[in-house]
Amino acid sequence: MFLRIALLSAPYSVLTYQSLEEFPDDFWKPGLRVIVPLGSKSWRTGIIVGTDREPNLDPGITIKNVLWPLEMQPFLRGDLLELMAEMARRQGEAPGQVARGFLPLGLRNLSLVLHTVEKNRTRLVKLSEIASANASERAHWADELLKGKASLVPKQQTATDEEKYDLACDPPWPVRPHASLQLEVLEYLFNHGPKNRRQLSAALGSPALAAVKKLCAAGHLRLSVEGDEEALSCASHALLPPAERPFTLTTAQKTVVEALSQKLTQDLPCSALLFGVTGSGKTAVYLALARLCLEAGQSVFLLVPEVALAFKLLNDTRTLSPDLPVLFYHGYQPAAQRENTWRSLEKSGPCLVIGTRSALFLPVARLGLVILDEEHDASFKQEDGLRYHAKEIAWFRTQQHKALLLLGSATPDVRTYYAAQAKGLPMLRLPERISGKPLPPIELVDVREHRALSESVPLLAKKSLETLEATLARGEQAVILINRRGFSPSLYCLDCGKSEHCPDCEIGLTYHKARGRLVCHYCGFSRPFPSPCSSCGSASFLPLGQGTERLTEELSSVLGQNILRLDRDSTRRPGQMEAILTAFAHEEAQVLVGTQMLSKGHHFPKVTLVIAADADMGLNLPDYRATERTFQLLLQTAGRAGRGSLPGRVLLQTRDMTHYCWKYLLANDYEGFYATELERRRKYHYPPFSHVALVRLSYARGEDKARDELSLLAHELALACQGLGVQMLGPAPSPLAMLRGRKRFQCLLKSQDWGAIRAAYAAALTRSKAKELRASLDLDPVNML
DNA sequence: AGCACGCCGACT
DNA sequence: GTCGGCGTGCTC
Repeated sequence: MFLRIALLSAPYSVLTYQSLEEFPDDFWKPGLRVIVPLGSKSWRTGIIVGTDREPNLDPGITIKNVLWPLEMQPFLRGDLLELMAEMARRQGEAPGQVARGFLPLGLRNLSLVLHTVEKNRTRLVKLSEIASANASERAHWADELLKGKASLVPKQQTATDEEKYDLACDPPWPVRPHASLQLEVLEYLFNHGPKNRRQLSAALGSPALAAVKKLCAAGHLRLSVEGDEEALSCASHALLPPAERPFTLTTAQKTVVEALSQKLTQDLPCSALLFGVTGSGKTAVYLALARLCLEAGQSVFLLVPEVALAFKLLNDTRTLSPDLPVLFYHGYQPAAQRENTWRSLEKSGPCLVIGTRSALFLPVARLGLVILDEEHDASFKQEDGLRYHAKEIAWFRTQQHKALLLLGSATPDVRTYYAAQAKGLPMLRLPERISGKPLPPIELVDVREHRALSESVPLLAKKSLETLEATLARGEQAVILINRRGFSPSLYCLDCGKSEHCPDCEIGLTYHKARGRLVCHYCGFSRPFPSPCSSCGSASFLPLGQGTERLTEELSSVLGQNILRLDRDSTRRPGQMEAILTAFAHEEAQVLVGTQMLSKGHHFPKVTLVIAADADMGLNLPDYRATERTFQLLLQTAGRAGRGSLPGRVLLQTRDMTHYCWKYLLANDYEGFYATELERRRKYHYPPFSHVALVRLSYARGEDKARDELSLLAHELALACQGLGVQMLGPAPSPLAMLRGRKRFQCLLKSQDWGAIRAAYAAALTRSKAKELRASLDLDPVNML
């Protein structure tokens, strides 16, 4: 037997090995994980992707034997193997590379111990012993395994790789100001999240480990313990008021559930859009459908775009439907925990998986339904490592299992709504809020006309500040949305007029006052501040512009009360986000300032005012979806006001009163917006009327020969595009022309056909012999920067 | 990712 | 002449 095996670590290629004669031929099935030798002295884990009677390669190559199987039954079933192969085809990557992207670490590792009984005692056989054993020993072990008298057990991982160091306190750090190594460790962890010893040592050098030890002893760092993040988050979510009242469906909800349950029972793959305004009770519909599906013996995925929403959904589910068999899964869980979930599914029956996009790869039994809530959200696309969009994976899996794909949103992706309008995607509506009350009125505030009331809060127009004060005087709560964290996004030197920039990104540094640092929001570079101007040495600066930190500070002093702040900086440590939301829900503060983290899912009955301080901000990004994004974000945010018994009000501060987006927002008119946006897309030939991809090209600053490689590759790409009927724009410098010390360029490709885009890229790539140039293809980019 | 192979500079 | 630097390219 010759086995085609996809390696799960570098070089990720598919290589041919010979099966072991100790096991019967039909034992070696696709999906089985095995250990194989590679090169002169190393081993790899691989997955069998195919079997052949005859080898199909150069006679010059001597085919090696598999070392040993990792399990007795194939770990990946046919549906996941198919998914792996299809993703590999689409991305032009090796299947092993794809599997690496979705399998938890423990399942890709060389970790194996053979448990066997010898002289009435359990004997543990290590991998190295299997490798050096003689033929009769190996035959004996294989025989025992096949008879079920011995077993293969994954080796326990050493804790050191899994245990990560995390901050135990917020900046400013309580260490001696000259303990530079300790400060470096703290800054690094703050910017990059929890890291293990190996990662810290690689990033900061091995002397940093001594500093880590000191910081641990002082209690400023701690080791994150398996699963405690989850326990914490769930516990504090439980303190928040439950999202909805007892579980009885309204008439509208019942109608939707009935219509969809028909689709569930038919033995055909199908999909549908649930178009329901915020607060219309989509969660109750999802859970009712999940229950129906589970009762029919089928599994369900109920997925949301972000981890924080997944926690909330888990908590709501446990409150509303405590009896459903729920599995919780997201990519920020510790690898060991994710591995457990994967392994538990081998034996488990149908279940409801609540989680984020990475959960879609779980090998659930008999899939019946996949729900993507907030389907328009860009976070459903995975950008780093394995690239995929949850929607395409969900589509593929529901097709495989003849299951139902349900996309839910209050502000559907223009393409999804187009599919419903023009391509026959069934659409169901929940046009009213459960409370029966209309959405709060949305008003525009012209910031040029209503100048700031005082210098003390320059961000808020007179009208906004007055409305805020009146709201607070009535004892109600308010939420202020501002899409910039930190104190001020730029800092101008008063003497030479220059602003401070990141050395690696050519991007303005943001001042973070509490941390006493200037920070690059793109690469994480930071340096202490106050410090002299980097071009003239002066010490006087003017902070320009507003971030969450500055607004919180100014509001606090003007209003004379505590203001809560929710952004990536204040929620860096586990549990902090929940703590802030709980404090706000318990009315420990009347005002919550935050970034778009605030826009979704949260239910605060006492909030009657929402102010979007810089509603325009997203409109002018160089992205064909900029307006759609802004519309979705603001309508979503508006849904945070007036959820309780008191009427709400929404203020959008803008500089451009004439933008077409506002008209539809004020009227809460998604369909009107959709119609206008669709015509714009048609005119400029953007999706849904074409497929768009971005070829990203970059080279390290100073690598000047790469400029020639770039023009050569671009030339090849243009030729290939011409031949395949793909429209190409560029190459042009990317909107962020320099990032992490690399010069960046991009080509925009438009075509009717994904295949043509992939082919053009692949052709250009094989023709170019570029060395310094880095190229990648981003199909359907969610972020054009 | 490892690891071998290979082609140039400083040592016995 | 030999040890060892790390650039290049292969691993069934």
